[in-house]
Amino acid sequence: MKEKPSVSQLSGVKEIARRANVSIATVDRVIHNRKGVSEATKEKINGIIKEIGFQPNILASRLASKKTNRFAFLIPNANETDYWDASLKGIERAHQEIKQYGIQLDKYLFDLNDKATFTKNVNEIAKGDYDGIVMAPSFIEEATELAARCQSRKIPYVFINSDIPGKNNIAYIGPHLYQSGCQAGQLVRFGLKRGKVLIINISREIDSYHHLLRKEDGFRHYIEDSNTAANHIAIEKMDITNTTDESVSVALDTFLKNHTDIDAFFVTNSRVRSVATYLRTHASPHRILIGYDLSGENIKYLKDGTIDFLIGQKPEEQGYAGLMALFQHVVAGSTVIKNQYMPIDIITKENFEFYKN
Amino acid sequence: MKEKPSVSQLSGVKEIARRANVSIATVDRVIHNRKGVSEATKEKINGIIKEIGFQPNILASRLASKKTNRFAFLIPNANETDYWDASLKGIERAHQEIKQYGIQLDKYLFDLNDKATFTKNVNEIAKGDYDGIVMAPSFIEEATELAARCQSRKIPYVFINSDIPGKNNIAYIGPHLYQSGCQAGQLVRFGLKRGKVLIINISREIDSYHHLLRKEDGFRHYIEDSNTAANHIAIEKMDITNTTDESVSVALDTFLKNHTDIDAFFVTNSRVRSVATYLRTHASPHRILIGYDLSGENIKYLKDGTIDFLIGQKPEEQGYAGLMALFQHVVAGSTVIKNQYMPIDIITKENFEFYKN
DNA sequence: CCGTTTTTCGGGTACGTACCCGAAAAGGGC
DNA sequence: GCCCTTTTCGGGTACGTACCCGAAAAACGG
Repeated sequence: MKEKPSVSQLSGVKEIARRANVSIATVDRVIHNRKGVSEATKEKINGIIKEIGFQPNILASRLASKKTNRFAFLIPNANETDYWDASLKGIERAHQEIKQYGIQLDKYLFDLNDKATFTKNVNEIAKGDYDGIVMAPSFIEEATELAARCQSRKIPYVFINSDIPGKNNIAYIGPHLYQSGCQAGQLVRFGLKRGKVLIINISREIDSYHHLLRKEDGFRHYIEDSNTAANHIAIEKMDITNTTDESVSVALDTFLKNHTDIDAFFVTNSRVRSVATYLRTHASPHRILIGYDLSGENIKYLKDGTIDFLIGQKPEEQGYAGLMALFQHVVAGSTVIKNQYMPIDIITKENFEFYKN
Repeated sequence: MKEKPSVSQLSGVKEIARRANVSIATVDRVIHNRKGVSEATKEKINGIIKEIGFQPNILASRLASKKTNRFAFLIPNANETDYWDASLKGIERAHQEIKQYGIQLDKYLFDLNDKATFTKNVNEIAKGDYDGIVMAPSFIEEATELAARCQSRKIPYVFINSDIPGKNNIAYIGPHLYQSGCQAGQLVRFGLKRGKVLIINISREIDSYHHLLRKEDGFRHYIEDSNTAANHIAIEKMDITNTTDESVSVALDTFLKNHTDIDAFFVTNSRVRSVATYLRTHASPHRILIGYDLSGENIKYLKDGTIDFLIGQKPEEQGYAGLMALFQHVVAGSTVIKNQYMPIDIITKENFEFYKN
């Protein structure tokens, strides 16, 4: 460690003021384009700023301004899967890093099985006078309304985990659903030359725009496109709207009695564990099973070989990146990438322990 | 945005000074355990610090101290593959984030095919009086020597990409080589029920401790452990120490004439492109090909189906994490996790475009 | 007890930026 | 020209921490 050389004077408002023959205060006015500066001096100062490539010292800036920003987070609670728990951890990690800059953070959690809790939180947030919002728009209509409110109040907002196209969100951070389905298709194709695969959607509400269906699309198209006369894979599908283990078990049992020739299963979300539970207890020859997310249960079945592949969607990273995108936009004022697709991670028994959500 | 409430006085040196009935300067002495404070007041102040959970404001701290830290980076140049180019990008991204804190960074690049360039850089670095070093210890002996020098001068250092066990590095950031080989084994096993697989090491120097061999070990053990009478995979291997495309081609050609029954190839590093080039031009029925790293060429062959899987090692992330580990240790003074294994990423035609190095 | 050294401490200024307040300059109406 | 409003600007202080310098207090030696 050594003393910082006086090089620091080469940038900074002081230097700009010196070169422009004005005071620091005037330079400051130009930087924050506040009024009270003549056109002439403004131009001169802006010229110098560009010339020396002035970048304000965020440390000093934040320190002096004493500004506080309040952000809100709206995501599902971690009731049934630990997917959203990971997301929360990412949020908290990000908050830890930026709270020095005067960032306050309020978290609002809703129940995925209860729209009303979402609406209630939306109203709470509307009262809160926030400088930015990160949300998982699980309920499309309700989320759209919140987005509209933000829009009219000029509050920036970020979507994570699933997207609503055509909105004015400053960023979407989450998986590319269609491509993610393709990936699952490739894995099935690699392990199964010909045969039959069953797509399973397990979710309380499966309306026509549900994001699970976008994964199904990707999967379906991949398999169909890669089918040849010699190597042909047929596709079956089923939707299960009752999400308990038992009803999944019953539904599967019924289905498999009529379709004894299923070689592979693709479950479009983290509920793959329910399918694994069934397959494990109904010991049959091993069939390929692919699903989503690294919950504790899923990992258990990955370990014992019931599940072959899990596709990871980086919930922790999503939470982190969501808050950071807001921070970049609001505090640093820099432009953020609008669509930040998470990597489509392929997780197996062999690599899961090195996986970072 | 609103004014920060005066809550800020509840923490901070000023508050501590008030509670302890001493001056700010005295509190400061205790915090930096400088001498000149009586045992009694020191204890009192330390008590208050713990009580209110004082955390210094890094912004103000760095701003006031004008401390500069100089770090050095020692990694291979990006001559033949863009693997190390990605690493460099990660380093620069990290530097961008922390240079506000007064971090200077010097980069030293060596030639993987020329030990002398490594040694030369080591000597340069030794002269440089750095506060921390991040290095890729590609040449074990020479790196060990540098580590020893750092040790005696109490300069913290971090290994990235490959490890030398038993050293006093503050962190290792890179792949778990053995497990990474296992992963490749799992993929081969998934796509190939029985047959023969060829392991290929391509590197100028392959001494007995070379990290490529640790991948080979993992691969070998996975295949052997999962072999059954019904589903048996045999293993062949070859080392190629002349790394040009032509010599790889020649070596392969010779080998495959004597072994016509190879169903799959596992190349232990990014040179997989050389093998892909050969396989593509010598059109035979598709054989499974697995290798490492997302260089432009490798991606090309992934796209056209010559390569089935690439295993990613996150070079960009390694660079980023390497510098950050040093920063955490030196500036923030926090403890860093010693072994930070990178995820073992499985990359295919379907997910490569969302992959982040 | 006094002079001297050593220990212990507080005042004050600095870091780079933000922003208040009041002064100087410029413009405008008579 | 004078007075008044508006525009344009500079001085100065603050943010929370670091650290210099000198003063007060304690310890010591005789």
